[in-house]
Amino acid sequence: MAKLQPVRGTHDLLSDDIRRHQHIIEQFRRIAERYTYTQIDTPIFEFTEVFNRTLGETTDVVTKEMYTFDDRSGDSLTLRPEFTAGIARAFISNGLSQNLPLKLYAYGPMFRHERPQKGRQRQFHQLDVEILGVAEPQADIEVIALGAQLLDTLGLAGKVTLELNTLGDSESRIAYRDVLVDYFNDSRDRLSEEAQERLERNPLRILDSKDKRDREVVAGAPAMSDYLNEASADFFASVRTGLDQLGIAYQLNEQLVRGFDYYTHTAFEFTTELLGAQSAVLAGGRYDGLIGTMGGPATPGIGWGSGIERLAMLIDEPPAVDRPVVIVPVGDRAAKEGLTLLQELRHAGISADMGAKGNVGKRMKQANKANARYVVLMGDDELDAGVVTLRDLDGGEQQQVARGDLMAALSGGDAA
RNA sequence: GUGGCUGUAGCUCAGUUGGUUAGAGCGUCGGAUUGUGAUUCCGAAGGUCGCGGGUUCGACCCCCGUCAGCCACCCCA
Repeated sequence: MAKLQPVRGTHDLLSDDIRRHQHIIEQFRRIAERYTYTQIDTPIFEFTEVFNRTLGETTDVVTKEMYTFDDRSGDSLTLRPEFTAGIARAFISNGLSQNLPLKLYAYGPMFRHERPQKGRQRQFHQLDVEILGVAEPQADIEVIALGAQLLDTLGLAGKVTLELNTLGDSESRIAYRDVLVDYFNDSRDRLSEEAQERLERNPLRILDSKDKRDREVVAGAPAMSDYLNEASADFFASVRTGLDQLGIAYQLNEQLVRGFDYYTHTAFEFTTELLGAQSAVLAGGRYDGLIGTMGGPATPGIGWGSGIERLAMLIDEPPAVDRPVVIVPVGDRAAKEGLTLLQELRHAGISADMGAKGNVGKRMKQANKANARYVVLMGDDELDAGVVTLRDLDGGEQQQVARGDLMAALSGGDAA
């Protein structure tokens, strides 16, 4: 390590980047609150058990991507690679089953030890939404509608496509799985090595393989939709009807499979073509069995996660920030008075600053660099006359304003 | 974990077949201008050429290793 550099796959968030992130989080919070979700925050690390039991022992995230370490007490801990397992754990730990249904939102950093690439880092940030305790398709519809509105608000409506599928309930899934395994076994030698391995552990994942050989075999595979039992088929039909009713467009994708084992029924992904190989921008699904398998009371759940970095890359321009008023004092008397004025402006809700040193020329330069809209110039002349000089940096014109009228001039219409 | 491409100033990049003291633009700082910015002019600072080793009289340049970035595979948000 020659220079002091950040850990691989981590990133400092500076100026434009952090503003994009904050903007996304603000919009997310606003919309989630409007849908009457309440915020939850869980620790960024959990006992390793929480993740490797729930995500599926054989998923790649668990087997090779988790930041797992023993702490000083000898407990095996893991930096969270996703939100849902931690929230489910919190649900059980806090006995939240007394308060169903629960509608929760959260955001924060996630950690996965992957090879960095476009739209993928080792520490990244996610938005997350969960509904616990609603078995009806209305929850699926709502959660997707929330995601759609968020993407729309961020200006991404034309850049993403909603893909939708159902994995059915566990009965349907097992039935389908058996048929699928039989089918793949018949064509085993035509599958890629990875797919052949997956056949043992997680055959559904073969459906979304990108390997050309696999794709050919998958093209002739039996379809999930033919193996749904009546309840699962009805459930999915209700979800679709609801989305249609709300005018939310989607594409059915029978090859859409979720990465973690806990998913059932509805699976969805908002995808984009603009981020290279990382197409999923907001993705989730239903996980009715999760909390039960973790040892909690059987509780249905559905939710999604969305990568803030990926959203940030799709946003055109970071939102504008308030342009400050900059005070430029001339002389010690004015500098002292400027301190008071600065406080008045800030207390009045106006973004304001005053440099600590430099002559007028330098201070003007700094004001310009700070993207100030107005400069308040004050020296002995102004102090004696009880006025300030207000200069508009865009137009270049300036005027004398009575000190008592300054606040009104800046916050009111005539100056701004 | 695998593969491809790339590492030269704060940023974007030049740098001849291996040959003195590594350059430019932007940015930064200072001055022209101690009460007026963004335009203009003058000047300055800023580099272990990612790091380590090797070849050579001599390496930014060639070779090996390593670290990092980007992209793809895998996987996923």
